[in-house]
Amino acid sequence: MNTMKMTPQRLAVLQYLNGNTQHPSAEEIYRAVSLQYPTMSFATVYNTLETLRKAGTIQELWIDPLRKRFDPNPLPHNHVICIQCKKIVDVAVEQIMELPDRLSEEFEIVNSQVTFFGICSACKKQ
Amino acid sequence: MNTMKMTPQRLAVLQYLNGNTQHPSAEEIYRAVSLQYPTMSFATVYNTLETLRKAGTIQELWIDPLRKRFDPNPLPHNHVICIQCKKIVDVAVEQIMELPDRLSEEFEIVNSQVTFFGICSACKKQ
DNA sequence: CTGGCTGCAAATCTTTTGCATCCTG
DNA sequence: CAGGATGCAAAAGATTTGCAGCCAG
Repeated sequence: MNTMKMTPQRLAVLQYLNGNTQHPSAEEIYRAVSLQYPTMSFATVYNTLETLRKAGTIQELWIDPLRKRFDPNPLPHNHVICIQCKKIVDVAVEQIMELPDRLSEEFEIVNSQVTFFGICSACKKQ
Repeated sequence: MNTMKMTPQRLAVLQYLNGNTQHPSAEEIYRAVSLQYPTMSFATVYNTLETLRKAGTIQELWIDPLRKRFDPNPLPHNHVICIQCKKIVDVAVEQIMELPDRLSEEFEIVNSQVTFFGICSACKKQ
């Protein structure tokens, strides 16, 4: 985990993300942080998210087909996503997954995660 | 699994995908099929892929952050992706994953998959 | 002063959409 | 003839990039 210069914009992004369980997209983060920093630009949001990711502070999720989502928890953990409304919820890791031998020769694994696809109760009602 | 009208374009997409282990993107599929059908349009590729997905013939993967990828194997299975070159390789399912009780009340799971993130041997050499 | 950060606008890339035309049954 | 499929172009969305100006050490 590297150090990084702490600017007001970066702090604002961090604070918005911190403890946030919604797995927001860049656009949602931009909208929220804009309230405090009306001059905040999209480029800065993307730059900041990339910097935070490289620093190991946050995690980028590629689970939603429409956009990247961001998770303040950088530790490996699992997710369940509603295939209708794209709501994402954290799932605790219950077992470590391993590659079959044949593939573990070809790939050096740095992380793994389980994704559950389902329908949330709110969407099921409709 | 529904029936669908079999047009030459759809057949060409299906044949390109069939047995293909590369998990190609829409653009790669378009380029390949264009060789046979020079008038084939992007819209038709996307329409066809969506039709095939709805018919349960293929699977859409949301693993590569840059683009959707398509898998001719519609059955649940796992993947390993190289975080550098984005190469994707199939991984056999070795155990069925389940949601913790608390969440299984909120979500009705339709599928789950494990994604391994790693570096492939080709990228490791560099 | 210098390097990094920001803000803005434009560019890029993927995917979707509207619409006219074309086939096929 | 009707409905679905195709091709084309434009639109829409997400993300990246170039660049000028700013700020802090």
